[in-house]
Amino acid sequence: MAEKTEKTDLHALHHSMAHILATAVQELFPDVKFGVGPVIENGFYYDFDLPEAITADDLGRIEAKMREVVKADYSFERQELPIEEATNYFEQRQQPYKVELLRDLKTHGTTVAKDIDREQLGVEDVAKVTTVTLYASGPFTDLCRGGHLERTGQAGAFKLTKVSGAYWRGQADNPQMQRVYGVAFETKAELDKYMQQVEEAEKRDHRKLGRELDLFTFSDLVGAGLPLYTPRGTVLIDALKGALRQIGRKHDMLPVSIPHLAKLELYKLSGHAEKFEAELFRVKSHYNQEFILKPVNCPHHTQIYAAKPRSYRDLPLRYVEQTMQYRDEKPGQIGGLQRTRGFTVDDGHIFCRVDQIEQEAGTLVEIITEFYQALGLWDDHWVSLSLRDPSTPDAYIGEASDWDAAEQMLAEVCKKHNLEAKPMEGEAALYGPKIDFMFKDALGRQTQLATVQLDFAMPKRFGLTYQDKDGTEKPPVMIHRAILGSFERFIMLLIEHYAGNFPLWLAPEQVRLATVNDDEAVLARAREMRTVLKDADIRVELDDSAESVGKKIRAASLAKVPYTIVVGEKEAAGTEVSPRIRSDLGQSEPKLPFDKFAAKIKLEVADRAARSSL
RNA sequence: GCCGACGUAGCUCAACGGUAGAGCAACAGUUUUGUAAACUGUAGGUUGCGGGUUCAAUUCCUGUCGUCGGCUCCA
Repeated sequence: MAEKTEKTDLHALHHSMAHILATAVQELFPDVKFGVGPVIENGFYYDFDLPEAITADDLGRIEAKMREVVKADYSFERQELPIEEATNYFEQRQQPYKVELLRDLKTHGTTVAKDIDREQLGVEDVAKVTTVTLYASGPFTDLCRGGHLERTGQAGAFKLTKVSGAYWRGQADNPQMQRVYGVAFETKAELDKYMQQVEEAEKRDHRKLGRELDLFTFSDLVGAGLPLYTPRGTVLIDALKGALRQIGRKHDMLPVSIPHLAKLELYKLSGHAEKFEAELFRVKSHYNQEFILKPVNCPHHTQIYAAKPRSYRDLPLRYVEQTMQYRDEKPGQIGGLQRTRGFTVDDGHIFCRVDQIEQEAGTLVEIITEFYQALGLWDDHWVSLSLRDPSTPDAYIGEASDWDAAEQMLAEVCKKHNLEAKPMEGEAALYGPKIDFMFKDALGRQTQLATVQLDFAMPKRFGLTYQDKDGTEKPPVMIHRAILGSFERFIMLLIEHYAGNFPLWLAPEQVRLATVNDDEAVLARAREMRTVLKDADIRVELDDSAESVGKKIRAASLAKVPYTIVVGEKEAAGTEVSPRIRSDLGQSEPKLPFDKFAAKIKLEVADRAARSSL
């Protein structure tokens, strides 16, 4: 109970802060036209339409003005008005966006509701709206449902964090407004703690660690959004592919290989050409043909299925592959490994009968759950049951009855496997509904990784069939699925989750040998150790540079190598070593014979890899 | 794509309308080191790229490429 009260208070604080922000902006920019100002996680924002852009430098001024508003200690005064009167009020004050919200409220009983708008409404029950509420705090009055502090003086510690453009009501053809973001807490200590957390999170940013740990890079010459994996980064990819291979073998998945482009006609037939025209990379042949760099793999896979007649007894057929796909993403949305123009999906398509869907989708959900749990990534996830947007039927291919059935089946799978999936209208794929597994990056941004998608449409478009028991030809169902999602995003998540401290089986370098001096016997022993470890398939590097031991230890530590062994006269003379263990992996080991160490590491690597590919 | 910010050595950063500097990294020499940074030196930059303004541009303007924060999109 206590927790609930606290949450409500924080909500009121954030909500009130949005008003205080708007008040300050009104004082500084009297011509401002107000948009909406909802509460978000840890804070709030408010959208403003201004003739000139608010810059980061203005935030300090606005903050100072906000402190004045707080100090003035205005009370939040509630006022209930007939909707017409409220409309007049905002019309007189030349607030066209508020007027628009009220007009929609009046004509449709709702704004074209997105969550953001609901937040801003002055009513609880949008269906029967005749009156709305306004809240005034000193010189500023806003259309608002309420849920405030009593006075501006009760505001806690706050900070404006960023400013950006944002389309009015989230639609790209609407005017763009200035969105000012802020965070707020009850106490200064909590705010400081939060700011410190943000700082810590920035240290785990995969873009920073990717460079520091030498995992991947980008080149202006190669092009934006086209990741280049270094040898160390490729170790990660190979280790993950190994885990996927094991999963595939266990569950009778069939690896296939396809070329990276195909004729435009393929994507016309699949429906991708029309819907994703702007994101296709076009490749012109000299011989009067146009090709497309594959943006998805499903159409290719349908053609492997179509290569020969199929019987009901052949199904399910589970094709899998891990190759790069290409999408010409808009420049503004490319960033790090989170959104790239070339990305490697651990893609798979299951062709099955309707009566096999539940089993197949269920198994996939189990595989995904176990895989992410084994890696410790499961705690911070949520599941989206991604459904079609009923208001835009033209955005999808396939028949409504198939969609109804598919959506219901996936909902049942979610329920059966206790996924606590959130139904998300409008998040479906072109061809069917999905179960998407969502995760957060270091900075709290959502990203989709694993997915299970049901598709009745594409097999029909490609005329795929199988011969059923009764001799009739029927279209198979296609299940599109990915466990990792893309290697790019998955590696992003791994880097940020582990802050670069990869588990042993994933670590690009597992053991580093550091020599104490360049004595012949010491060098010889170090090389011998390297050979033993390499023969045991352990990834080992030898640092025999002319640096001090302290410096070598530091270097190994910064490279986040799990085990470091110092090799000097003692090791050259005897058999024992004292491995230094990366702090997150446990206590430093006592002395042990080197052979035992090597055997132990080998076992540990195999064991951990096995657990990650359940 | 849209709004805004930014682009100086491999990295982190400094400087300035008068053709750039530090630390770390690299390289060389000295040191031969026992668990988180030895010492000295050397080299490294058409200041992302192109155009313009100017006696003079890295600095100002502009285009472009790229990066960052959001918005929109995401098969």
